[in-house]
Amino acid sequence: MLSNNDGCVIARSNEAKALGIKMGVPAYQIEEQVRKHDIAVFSSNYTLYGDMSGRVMHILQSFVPEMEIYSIDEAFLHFSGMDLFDLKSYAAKITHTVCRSTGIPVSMGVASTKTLAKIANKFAKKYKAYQSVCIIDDEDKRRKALKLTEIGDVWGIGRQHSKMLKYNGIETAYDFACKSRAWVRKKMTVTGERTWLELNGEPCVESELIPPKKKQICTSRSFGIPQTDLEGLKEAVAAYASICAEKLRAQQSCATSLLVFIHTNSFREDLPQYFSNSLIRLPVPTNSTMEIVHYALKALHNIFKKGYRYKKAGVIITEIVPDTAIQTNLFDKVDRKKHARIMKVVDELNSGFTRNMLSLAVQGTDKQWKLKREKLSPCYTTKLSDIIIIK
DNA sequence: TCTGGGGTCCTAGGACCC
DNA sequence: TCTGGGGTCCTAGGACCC
Repeated sequence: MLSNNDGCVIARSNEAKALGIKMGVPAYQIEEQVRKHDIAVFSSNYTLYGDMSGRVMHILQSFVPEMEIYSIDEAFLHFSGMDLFDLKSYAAKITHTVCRSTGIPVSMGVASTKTLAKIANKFAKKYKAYQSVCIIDDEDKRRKALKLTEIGDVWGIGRQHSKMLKYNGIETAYDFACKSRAWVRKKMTVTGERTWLELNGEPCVESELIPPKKKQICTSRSFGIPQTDLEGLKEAVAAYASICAEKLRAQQSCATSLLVFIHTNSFREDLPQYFSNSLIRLPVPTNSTMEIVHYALKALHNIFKKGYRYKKAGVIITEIVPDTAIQTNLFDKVDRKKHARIMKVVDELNSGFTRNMLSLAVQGTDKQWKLKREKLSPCYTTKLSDIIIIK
């Protein structure tokens, strides 16, 4: 599967992995292999994945008192207070139910900490014999699992730390867990220390049962076709700003300032380069699409220069406040109640099957700048672009 | 021709204050 | 005979995640 814009490989089947196709390689570099082995290639389709994810999560939720959705395809299920359950058969029941109802195969790792559960899950996925469920519930199994886990595969240990640890003679999760706490703290600060504690069976990665509100909201994309004139950029920036406003409203927040950036393709060293951004403070915190788009375009005007082939643009909102605590401005001329009413209607119309039904005219209709998605899978469960439901 | 997007947390260092 | 010290706030950058 490819990233946005059909740029890089971001997910691979076991068969593709076996052919040596690496994560993150540019798609154009593997064209030869794709032809030769008849590999199926797909553009990303996040609306579809979001919908399927929702169905899976809904089923999982019905099995446990507490659950944390960690990402689009992962969740932490809390079995606390379920000591009398036979976890092995219960977990098997969960994975079967999900697969039967959605067609999506899932695996489960069970352990006393999240980091260990992630390791257990890797085993569950990797070895058929586990039948999708792996449990680490005693010291012996823990040690064995850690010894079989490469240090770079541990949740929380990325490329840089992995390199540093290997340099220090640490090859496996077990080697790492055997180091002293002070050494880990010194080399990898508190985050590394937390991973160390978790591997040693002490839970310390906080649980977030209610997802916290975002402190930062960003919408940015590369363009399918590079944009040279202001008009195309205006449409894109307006569209991204509008998505940011939607995200703000979804979490009952307002923006106090926004940043717009644009840049050329840095890979094209043969072309003139330009990177720029503009930060604008809003007179009054807002989540109205009309206002946010207005200021985003103003920011764009501040930085736009003719004569470049722009590859990417984005809108970032960093100072986010709750929509209940708005510091109003004496000279404020915006009818905020009216904006709020309009936005409510827009959000309702744009939900579910009629996503993107309503947008501001400035976002344009032909969307030349939009993503390249030449290998899109069918959107069976989500949007069929021109359907309008009339009640 | 062709290289993703959206987040978080932590730390160091600079600016500023008294 | 040699440039205070300690606090806070902000930002940039690094590291990590999916």
